Amino acid sequence: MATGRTHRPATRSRGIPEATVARLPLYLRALTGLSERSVPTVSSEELAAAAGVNSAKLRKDFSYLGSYGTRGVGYDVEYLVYQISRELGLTQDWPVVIVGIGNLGAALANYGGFASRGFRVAALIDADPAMAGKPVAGMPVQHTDDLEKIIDDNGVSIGVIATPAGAAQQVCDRLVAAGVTSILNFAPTVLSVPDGVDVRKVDLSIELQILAFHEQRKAGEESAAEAAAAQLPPAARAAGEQADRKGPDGDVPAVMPA
Amino acid sequence: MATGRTHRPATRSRGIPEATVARLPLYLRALTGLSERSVPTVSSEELAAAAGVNSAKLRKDFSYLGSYGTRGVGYDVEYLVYQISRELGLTQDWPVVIVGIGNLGAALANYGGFASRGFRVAALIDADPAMAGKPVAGMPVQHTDDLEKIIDDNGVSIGVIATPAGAAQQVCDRLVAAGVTSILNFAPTVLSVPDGVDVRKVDLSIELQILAFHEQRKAGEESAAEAAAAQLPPAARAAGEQADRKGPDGDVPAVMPA
DNA sequence: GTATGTGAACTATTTCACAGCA
DNA sequence: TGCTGTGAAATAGTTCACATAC
Repeated sequence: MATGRTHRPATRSRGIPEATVARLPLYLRALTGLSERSVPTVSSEELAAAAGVNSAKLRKDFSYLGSYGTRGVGYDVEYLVYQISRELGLTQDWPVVIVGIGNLGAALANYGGFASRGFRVAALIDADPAMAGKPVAGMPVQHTDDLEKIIDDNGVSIGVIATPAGAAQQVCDRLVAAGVTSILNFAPTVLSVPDGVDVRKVDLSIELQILAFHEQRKAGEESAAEAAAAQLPPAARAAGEQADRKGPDGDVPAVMPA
Repeated sequence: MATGRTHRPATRSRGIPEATVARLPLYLRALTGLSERSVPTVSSEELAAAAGVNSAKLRKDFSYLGSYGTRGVGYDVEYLVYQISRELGLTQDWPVVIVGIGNLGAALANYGGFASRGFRVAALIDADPAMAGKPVAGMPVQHTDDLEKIIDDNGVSIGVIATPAGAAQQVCDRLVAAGVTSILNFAPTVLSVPDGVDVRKVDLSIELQILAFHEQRKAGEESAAEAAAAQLPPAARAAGEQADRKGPDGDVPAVMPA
């Protein structure tokens, strides 16, 4: 548990909201596109459209970084690219390791979006001895035994976990012990880490489940009565066993085999 | 804005907060683990720990679904699994198509987390004729030409886009035209869709960039003076052209090759 | 006694709308 | 005139703390 870390008032204007930070990469991507097309300046309206947000939000976000625009004109594309890159820490090179070179790990290793944004894949690590030495994305897979040495030799502070869920915590512990302080976790499990270590998670099936929720609701709007019927009457809950209750569609739960 | 939705307003329980919806899959995953270990009941405290949230939030979240716990006891695991599954729409089967069978698409096709949560990969689709017929995850890849027919034949309403960025909007348009109303987008681009179509995006490099931001801040805490210096003095901004200003580190932007 | 369920307080985020500046 | 930058208002989300029910 993170103790009483309520919020950080900090001394200086160190407070870029988390929601804003999460959008900076979006702006950066949009700006990079404009830059490649040699567009010199862009208005908040145009950039917002390219990034998929509204312009008020974008302007507010930028206001946390400073006043980088020109009233009546807009923003200088190159200048903004640089400012946002700097704010995100992308003007320096971040060596990362990817642990777990299965389908997903290999896909990540091959993913161009990392290298193009200041991230350098320093090593690919897998626990399977059969993988050791095999080239993936033009780079030999290394064995987990050498994890600590690899982290240390390369000064890695960011680790990507793409192992099965069962191995993730153990890998995480070793990464942290070796000095990694930021982890991107693709394994469908909750990682516990000491204070000062950041974890972000990407769970592919969670995103689909959120879509399913909304999809269901869309369908339910056509026949709202059915959805209402699906709500079990409160009285029923008080009765006997609940687990084997029939579903509203006339079928058993039947979810989650593994 | 859900006006005064205090409790279940009979007709439509319209109004589970988005933030709550996004956590339901987390609870479901934790509960599934408990269910497999045959744990009969769980307290909000225990379940919250397993899901990586705090218990007050969990109880509040559940309160939007209904009163599914027992005071002084906790929650019946199987019952909750069922209720959350139903709420998420996972008691029905969702056929999905994956478009773009590169490294990532193949990884997604092989990802067990989909199948185990009520999602069925109905088809793998790729634009490369050389891929057509090749088996991936035990299933032959089909050509984009047949996209509309595949969607229609399988009643697909959820599509996963794992194509390069350049192809994503076109694929998206065809999916939507064919009847897909929910899209999970892995391509690093903003998709525009008509009203009524949901898009969720997963951008692998964005997550890393957010980590880099925090990582940089950690490093900066050790030498806060440097970070402060990096912020251009406000006076300087008022001066002439900005684009060609030297970076604070004494160098030009030089980010984003591609 | 114990743990849920929930108003109320608090914090974060988004949106509005317009003053201020190029 | 046109577009940024930003207080203020509105909305969303989180946490508190305790009445309530088992």
